[in-house]
Amino acid sequence: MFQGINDLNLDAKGRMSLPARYRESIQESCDGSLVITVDVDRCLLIYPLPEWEVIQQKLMQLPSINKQVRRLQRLLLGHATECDVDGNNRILLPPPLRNFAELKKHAVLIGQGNKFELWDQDTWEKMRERWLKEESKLSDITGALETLSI
Amino acid sequence: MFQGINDLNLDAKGRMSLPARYRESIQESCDGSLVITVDVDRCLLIYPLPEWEVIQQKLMQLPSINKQVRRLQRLLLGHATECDVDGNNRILLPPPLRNFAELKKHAVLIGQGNKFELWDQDTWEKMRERWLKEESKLSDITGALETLSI
DNA sequence: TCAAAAAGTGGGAAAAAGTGGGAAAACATG
DNA sequence: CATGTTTTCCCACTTTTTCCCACTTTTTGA
Repeated sequence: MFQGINDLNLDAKGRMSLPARYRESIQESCDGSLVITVDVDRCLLIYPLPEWEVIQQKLMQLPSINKQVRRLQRLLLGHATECDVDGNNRILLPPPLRNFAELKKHAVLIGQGNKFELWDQDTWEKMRERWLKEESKLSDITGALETLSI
Repeated sequence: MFQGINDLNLDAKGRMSLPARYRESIQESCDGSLVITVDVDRCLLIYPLPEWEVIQQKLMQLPSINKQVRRLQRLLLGHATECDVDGNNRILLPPPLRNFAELKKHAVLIGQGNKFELWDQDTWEKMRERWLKEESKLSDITGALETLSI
């Protein structure tokens, strides 16, 4: 279970040091084997390998003749890259993924339960502002959220 | 099982170096025998020979009296070309296929489970932008996707 | 407040991957 | 059959990646 927000830096080679607080749980959930893929909101998703394999199975069982399925497979499967944690507790972000999320030096890593999300810092802050505005405009909650108490 | 994205270059002779990370699994799944054909979205599909044979069987069993079937058979069967991996881990893309996908120097190879897709880089980036827009417009997912949790 | 430990960062050297090109073989053409 | 062209195969060079070491900064706890 990952949660929390972390500011962190990518170095010149595109490496990123994982926050020490997650080290143990990453070690035990996947022995340092992570899978990184993309999200439609232009951030990266980082899964422990076993978690990813569940999603991968689901994706591959869908009928690839369907346009929408095909699109999702191209985005998620198509970008999914295994990245191992190195001896210094860092992972190297592959250039195509780094470019996709427009990651520069300053990034934000947020825990999201079974996975992490990694955002470029500027993008993250802009998006967060936008979400806050939109929430305050919505007078009422609909659908799946109706019964949520926080 | 292929997944992940790779930026790569075709040389002047139309050869393409396969990413080292796939070398072993290509070796064991088909001993370097690949079959390349075309996709309706103007990219190329690259199958390990045994995988292709399954697809080929399915295609040939469909009723060719049906227009849509006939069209698919002409495209897929009609363009399928066997290409072997050479001693330097490269494959030579036949000119007709290269032209079909409008492949220039910069290309993108993505893993799609049982096969790869090969795109011209510009085409890939344009298409991906379009898919992202469409995904974010969908307020709700329909059909087989509604139970997918990622 | 200071020292020790842990975390984070930078960079260099060895290994691997990728690239270009030339010679030999195969093929086609007159 | 001879000649010119294309294709295949292999060698050698360049670039990238990986792995590891060492330094700096931050955190911890006495």
